[in-house]
Amino acid sequence: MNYWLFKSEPDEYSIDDLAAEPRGVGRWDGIRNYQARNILRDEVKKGDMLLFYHSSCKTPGVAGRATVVKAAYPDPAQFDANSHYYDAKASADNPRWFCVDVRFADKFSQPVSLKTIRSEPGLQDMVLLKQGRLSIQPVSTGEWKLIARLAGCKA
DNA sequence: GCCAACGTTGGC
DNA sequence: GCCAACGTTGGC
Repeated sequence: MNYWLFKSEPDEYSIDDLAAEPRGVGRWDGIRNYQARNILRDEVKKGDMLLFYHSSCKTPGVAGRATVVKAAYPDPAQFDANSHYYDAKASADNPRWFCVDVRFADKFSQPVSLKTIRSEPGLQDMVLLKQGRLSIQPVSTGEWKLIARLAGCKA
């Protein structure tokens, strides 16, 4: 079981939007970056857990957690000519982009801001601080536990 | 809105 | 395969 950090702009899709989905299950789609795509397609597995990160907003940071309930499958939006995520070079035989399904786990009563992460000695190696633009990234067990503690979670 | 970082595109 | 131009991300 592995840990990840997934980024989303809360104006587009927030932790509250995920929590409001039927059974708390939503599709994580719209990934259009090859490095993020490769991680999503090849490494993210059912049962893995993720930090739900809010980016490009007033207080960027980790807002909550979710569980991967379905491993990678072709992102339907790439085939939809009306979608913002349409890709004319993708085909059903040769899909280019992938998505996963995730289930809401919890929303932090105390979100862990990027500012807090920057100031925390145990989090200096987070990919978030080293490669700021990567939207799907690995998180170590130590980082996961520390974030949970900073968020006021017991476990 | 600005700008740094960095990914992508396309000419050669 | 190089690299300039351009586009996007995302913090501030």
